[in-house]
Formats: sequence, structure tokens, C-alpha cells
Amino acid sequence: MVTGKLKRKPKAKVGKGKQVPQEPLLLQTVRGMRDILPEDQPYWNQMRRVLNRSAQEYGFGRIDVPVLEYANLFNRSIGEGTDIIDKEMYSFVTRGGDKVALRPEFTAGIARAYIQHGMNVLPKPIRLFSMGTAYRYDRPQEGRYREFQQGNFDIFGEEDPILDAHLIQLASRVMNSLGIKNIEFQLNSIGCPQCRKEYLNLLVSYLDSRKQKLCQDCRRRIESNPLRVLDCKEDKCTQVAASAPQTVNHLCVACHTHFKSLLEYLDELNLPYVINHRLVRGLDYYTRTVFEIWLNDESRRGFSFGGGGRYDMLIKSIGGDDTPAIGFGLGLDRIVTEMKRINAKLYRESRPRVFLAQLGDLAKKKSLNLFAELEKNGVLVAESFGRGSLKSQLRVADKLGVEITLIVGQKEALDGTVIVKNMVSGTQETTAVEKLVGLVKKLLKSEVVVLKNGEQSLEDGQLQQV
RNA sequence: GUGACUAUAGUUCAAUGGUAGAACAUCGGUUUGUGGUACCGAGUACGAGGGUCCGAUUCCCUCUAGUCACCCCA
Repeated sequence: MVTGKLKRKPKAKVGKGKQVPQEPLLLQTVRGMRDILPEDQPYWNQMRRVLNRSAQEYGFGRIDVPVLEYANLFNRSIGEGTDIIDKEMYSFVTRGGDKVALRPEFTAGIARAYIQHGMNVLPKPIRLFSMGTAYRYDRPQEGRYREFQQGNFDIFGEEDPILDAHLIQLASRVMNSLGIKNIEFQLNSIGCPQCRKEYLNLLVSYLDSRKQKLCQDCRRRIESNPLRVLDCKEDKCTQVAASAPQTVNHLCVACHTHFKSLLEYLDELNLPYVINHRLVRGLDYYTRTVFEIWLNDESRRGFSFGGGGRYDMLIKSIGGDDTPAIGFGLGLDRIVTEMKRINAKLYRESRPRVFLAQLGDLAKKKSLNLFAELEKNGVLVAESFGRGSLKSQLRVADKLGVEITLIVGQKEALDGTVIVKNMVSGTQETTAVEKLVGLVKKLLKSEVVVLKNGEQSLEDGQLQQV
């Protein structure tokens, strides 16, 4: 469906400047796909740490489900007629003739696993946490990729609105731990299938009666997605929207009570939430509570880190017992972008504080064992074995910000000694190989060796601004 | 899927209808076994294809990709 670009790399010159054409290479990521480079990994690691920890604290068991499922599973759960199914799913037929699809979200697969493995016999509620990639054939732009990472929390088997509140509390806790505090929860109840249907009828007839006062787009929206009309920025549409019927006023008694208690729980929690009558999610399986996590920033209104809601009918509709459930997904790519933007504090990654330099053939041979010896004793060592001159090796050592450089030359290799150079003071001493590990460890702990930028040397795991 | 804008070294940016410069980064050197500064040097780019033209990186078209809006959502 997408043809990659062929880029030739014809620069391989042979002999007298003749160019030999090379194999065509695909030197570009497929549209909407991207690499996450080493420099970004600290953010990702941090996020995974926070997610895993929060999941444990809130009693969620980790589950991993396949990226590939039968396409029907998604069609049936997310719903035909939604954008995700009709326009955005990566679906294809396998060599064996199976119709499959890359998961466009997590809930369907997790619900499938819940039924398939008979989790309904476990004590309820059952809490499951998952993290991984999902795929949507959408038009890419920043924060929207065709392959994206998602974290997913689901709770099965309990209808009580306190769980809705608990889940939102968890979402809040996660965002907070990541350092993203400027958020607010957008909240709505879209009722059960019965009351929603009645509401939509009301809304459509209301909008139809005022069609003349709406913009072009909104006239179209009455058919395609009437709720979106309420969200239009055109002045005239805003006026029409202002007095339009709202979902929460047309809930059935049960749904109304459910929503009301949820709000009471949230008030108790003191969480910043806003009831958004226009919030409706693009998946058919939602019932009652829906919510999204928005950045609380006027200039980037509506920027969402994730969202979710209740899906009390889903399990039954795909063949399980009647099981109420609720869950939400987090857009991890967007979270990382935000963490970078606000310069979030990160846990310091371990990095070498010792550099091993070698000079001459004999020393080079010995250096591998020396490296292993230090590493086994828990001393992280950087090296640049491929380099020849001591000067260039020291340059690398300096760039790495290492505190100690070990130098082994021809003479030391023969004597069984090592030069230990303090990169801060510039002083150095010679020691026997047998005493090396002890000396290095002692030096790393001592105050004589201090980080050059004046910071105190931090133990791994301490917070540090990156 | 619709519309708009963009596309030059690893990165950030220049210039030009006659094939390109800088900064940062990388690598090497400033005498033989010692880093951070300084100085010198090297390599690497016009996204792809077609057209106009004597000649295109520069103009036009198509494709690809990115960004933005719509749409949608993570």
C-alpha cells in the first residue's frame, strides 16, 4: 500500500573513479514509523518504570497480548462504522488465508484473553496492565504515528463507580509521577445504549431544526458525527451548541446515578476534572463513563495524553459472560514528548566513571582481561580499544566525563602494573594489577574524586536533572 | 481520506539558472607514552523520478517523506 523510496548509494568508487551501482537501499522509515534513538531512551525507561510501579501498587497484573489478532475481533468490539475500523486498520490476509489485523488498540485483545483463559473464575475485580505498540493507518503528524506505544489499564468484573474513580486516580498518579502535573480530566457519561440512542435522536432533531444557522462542516456533521457540532469553533455554531441538549440530562436513572456517584468520588479525591458534554469517544464499545486526560494549557487545548471509559457490554458482545469493565490507554509517545518539553526529572542512568586506555600490542591483549576483571567487580568501564594513541584515548575519556583513567602501556604490561590517573586533579599513581580493583573502588568513593562540573557524585537511582 | 506549507552534510542553517558554504558534531594532526582550551587539516549533502533549458540544487510536474489544519484519536 505504501511504496518505499529507493535511494541509490552509488558512491562506491573502484579504481579510477568508476562508480559501481549498488543494490538499491531503503534508507527511510516507512511512513508513520520512527526510530527511538539511544538519547531518548532514558525518558522511555523512566516512563516504563513509573508505569510498572504504579500498576503494581494498584494491583494490576501484567499481561501481554499479541500484536496480531483476527480482524473480526476488532470489527466486532470497536465497531464497524468507526474511523478506526473503516479507515485506519492495518488488516491483511495471511498466506494461510486468515483475515488478521495489527491491533489498533489494546482493549479488544485483552478482553479476548480474559474470556479465552477463563479469568472470570478469578476473584473480581480483575486488573490487567499492558504496554506495547499499536497501529493505525492515519495521517501522521507530531504526536500521531502509525506505530505508537500505548500503556493500558483495564478492570474487569465490577460495575461500581468507585472503580471508575479509582482508575482515574491511577491515571492521575501516573501522570504526576512522570512529572506532568498540568493536566485535567475531561469527563462525560454517554449512558447505556438505550439512553444514548434517545439522546442522539433529540440532538439530531434539535440540530436539524437549526441547520440554517450552522456552518458547512456542521451541516455535514449532523449526519456523520452530530456530537462534533457541539465542539465547532465557528461563532454561529457555538451559539447553537450553547442551548443544545446535553447527554447528562438525558441519562436513564441507573446511568444518572452511576455518573453522579462517580462525581462524588472524584470530588472526594480532589482531582481536577471538567465535565465535557461533547466528549464522545471513537469506539463503539464505550458505555456510561468516558474520560480523557488533557493538557491544561489554553494554547494547546484538547491535546490528549490518553483516555478511556467503561465498556460494560463488550465482554458479552464478543462471547463472554456479562461482565462490566472499565479501562484506559495512555499515549506513551505523547507523554515522552511532553516530558522532554517540560524537562522532566529523570533517574540517572548508570554510566562509567572509569576509562581504560591501552598502549602497545601487549597492553592491548591484557586490556580485555582487565576490563572483564573490573566489570565483574561491579565497576563500569568505558574504553576505546580501537584507538592507537594515548592522546586520543584520553580525549575520549575526558568527553565521557570519567573520573579515573587507567593506563596500561608496554612497560606496565610487562611489570603487571597499571597507572591510575585522577582526571580531576590530573595526578596519577602506579599500582599492581592485583590491587587495582580495590584501589579503584576506594577512589570512586573518596572525596578526592569529584565530578568535574562541580556536582556531587550521585549514586545510581538518585534524581538528577538531565 | 481532503487542503496548505516544507525537503540542502550526522544536526541547525546559508547561497546560487553554470553542480554548493558555515556552525556544531565526527575523525586526524600540532614530533616520538598523557585529556579539557587554542590552532591546522579531512570526510560527508542539494529526498526520488520526469520535464523546460545550451545548462537546474535553483523554474514546472509527479512521487515520497515531514509539519500544520480538517478528520480522528494515543
